[in-house]
Amino acid sequence: MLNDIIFYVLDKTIKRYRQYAQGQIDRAGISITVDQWLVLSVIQESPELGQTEIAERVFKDQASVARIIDLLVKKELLVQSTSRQDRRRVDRSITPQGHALLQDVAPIIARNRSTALQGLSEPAIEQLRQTLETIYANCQTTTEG
Amino acid sequence: MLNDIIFYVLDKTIKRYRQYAQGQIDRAGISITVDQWLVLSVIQESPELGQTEIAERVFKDQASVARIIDLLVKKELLVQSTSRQDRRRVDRSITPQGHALLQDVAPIIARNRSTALQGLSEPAIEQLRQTLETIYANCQTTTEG
DNA sequence: ACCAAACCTATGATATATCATTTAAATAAA
DNA sequence: TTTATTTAAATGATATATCATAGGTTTGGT
Repeated sequence: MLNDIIFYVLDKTIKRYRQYAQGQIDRAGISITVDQWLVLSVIQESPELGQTEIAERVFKDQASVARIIDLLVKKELLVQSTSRQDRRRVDRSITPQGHALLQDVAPIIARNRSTALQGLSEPAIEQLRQTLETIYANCQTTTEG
Repeated sequence: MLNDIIFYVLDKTIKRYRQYAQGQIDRAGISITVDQWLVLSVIQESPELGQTEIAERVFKDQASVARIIDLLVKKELLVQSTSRQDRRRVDRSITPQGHALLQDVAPIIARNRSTALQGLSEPAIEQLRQTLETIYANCQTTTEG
């Protein structure tokens, strides 16, 4: 059975958590995806980062981040302008609406996380983290061909 | 830091494993995605399942499964025909190429899994499974509005 | 037989993932 | 300075995720 394969359990768990988290945001009547929120909050914390650096932080692709940022701009949560110092780069700043949204979403995310971890002790979570990090390290993708 | 949040560790781990697994298939010169392979192998095991049932097994959406099946048909790994008994349904059968591909991919997948789990004891994996199942259960999405 | 409900697949719309490439700009090298 | 390399962002192509819905088909109720 697929459930015997730990990677399917991993897969189904993360999918379920995402659905749950998105559902809680939707239910609050806030129009943003978890991925958009994540990118927006990274920009809030570190507005100086470029797309590639944002992508690294959130484990996404540069192209994905570019498109998510597009949507954030369209939603007027973020404004962009070409950097004066380096015209390849883009200066970003979060709009008042963007800040307001981040504030509205923050408690929902916090609640989601604690709900998802109910019944798990600190050591259990630490154990989870370490096991995942081991798997992560095992799947090192070699740089050479 | 994002790494302090267990859900990001979860996310990055599953993404890394997927990349690794896909890379190993690509490197073997086999032209199929992990998702396509997964759907194909479920059909091999249980050819009588409908799209919705396949979707449940692989934690995907019915629509996603429909499109993956489309691609499998285009790749001539699978053939479909309307069922005589119930004309809403579709009979599926894996082509010889499909069977051959499944055979080629099987050892790669097996190798990927054991590589990813290197250094983890059976109890550690069992612990991982149980922790994930707890999170999964905690994120029960209520059926009512 | 008739209508309503349930069912299965297909598809449109949008968001995200990934790879590869393009464009423009900055920087290093010659 | 001119050229080559590197870097940042944008974009095309394809695959997958998700929601909603459309089109047929079967089934259940009357």
